[in-house]
Amino acid sequence: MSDILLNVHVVIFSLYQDALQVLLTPCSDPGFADCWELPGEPVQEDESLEDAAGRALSGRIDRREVYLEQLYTYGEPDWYPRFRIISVVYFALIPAGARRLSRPEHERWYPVNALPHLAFDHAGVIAYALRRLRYKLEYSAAGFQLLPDEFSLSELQHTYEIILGEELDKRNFRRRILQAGIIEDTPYLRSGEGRPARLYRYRLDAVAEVKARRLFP
Amino acid sequence: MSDILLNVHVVIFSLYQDALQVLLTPCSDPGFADCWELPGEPVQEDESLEDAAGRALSGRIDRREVYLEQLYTYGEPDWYPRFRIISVVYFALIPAGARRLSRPEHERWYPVNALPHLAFDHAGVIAYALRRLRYKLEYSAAGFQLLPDEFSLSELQHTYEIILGEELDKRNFRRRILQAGIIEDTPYLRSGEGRPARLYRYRLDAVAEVKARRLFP
DNA sequence: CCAAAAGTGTTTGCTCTACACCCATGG
DNA sequence: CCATGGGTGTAGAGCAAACACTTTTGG
Repeated sequence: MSDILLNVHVVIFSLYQDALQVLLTPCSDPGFADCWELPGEPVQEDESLEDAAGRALSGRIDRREVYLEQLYTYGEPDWYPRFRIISVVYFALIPAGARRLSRPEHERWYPVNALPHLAFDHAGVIAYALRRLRYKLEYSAAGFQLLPDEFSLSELQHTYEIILGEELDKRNFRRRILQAGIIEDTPYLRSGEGRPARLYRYRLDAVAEVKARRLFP
Repeated sequence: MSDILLNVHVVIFSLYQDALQVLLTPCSDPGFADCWELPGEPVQEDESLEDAAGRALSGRIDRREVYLEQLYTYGEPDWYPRFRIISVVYFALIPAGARRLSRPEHERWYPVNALPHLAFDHAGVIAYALRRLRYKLEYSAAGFQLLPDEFSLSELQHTYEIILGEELDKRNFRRRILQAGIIEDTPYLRSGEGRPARLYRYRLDAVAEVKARRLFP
């Protein structure tokens, strides 16, 4: 036990420039020069795992605006060379506009389909997080976690299209999202080019996960 | 780190006497007399988490016949009194007929709807594992993991009904399970009372999870 | 008045659901 | 031959998919 290190790592997703991006930091391990890795922190003796994940976010992002969910715990003895490390991995969705970097000299956002060389098995971890995110979108409405508090339906649809990697029908998308009852309209409009768009917000009283059609309803 | 204990615990499900049951062991913590807890093991320095979970099963069950999946990692500082324990929890489905107990004097199977007093938050863990199991049944076909290698469709349906806690239509159930393509028939029949039943088995080449209707197909 | 993006309904096909009777065997 | 559980099809309803034009604003 005493020689097992316990870490958390966080896959931090954000939308930026029409792409889903992940925050990476240069790998500190000397065996992985010119590699990148997921932000992580050792777990302190008196903090919860989620707090440790919050620390990995903090300085980078205001933790309160962030959706955070545990992804998986990796603990193969050979996952890291030289050390036995257990890593509890979380994934985070941070809303567009909250992308503040306190250490821009080190860290970088990378689009998920153009990742640099990654240390350890972090490429596999990101791939799994992405699979889970896509899956979440399909049976819930997690997409707005990547948008500001208020957003138009077109922005939400665009978010879904970026993450799922496919085009969606506008009318069907709107009907379904509204029928699910997870967002509500606001009195506000966003002006830009063309006709202004009505803004919507997440309904705090909505259940988090909308069950899609089940195999045995 | 050095004062954080790393354990695995396993929620071991099995079908027995028309009920879904969980294997429990008397709580060893002196602060929880007359309580029960989930079987667990400390993680050794050179073994994977899954191997540790396998150790928690072994002696109890032949590990190879067991479906094992990571559930969640619990690590609140106050989850256990006096110690800081991180617990990686797995859940296991063991096929009917493989319920061998090597330590019957200590351990017991309890139906999930008649659990004894449980130590720590293990009642919450079991409830979560049960939710996940039900959910798995709804969008995949995990039910046969609780049955022997070969089973009749009625037995499979019965399994689903026990776990989901509701009755299912026989014809619709059969049609859907067969259409999903995850099981195949065998030349064998099981004789009993009434007309003999055709036996089926899990198709090894089938994908593990059958996606149900998605929100955005 | 033109460009740009927002917003809006209907028809068609498919899938899910509900439902009742005959079949094969053992005793 | 009777009791017991195994096995089978169809009609109707509800849901999802495909699809094109009108509306509102800014320049």
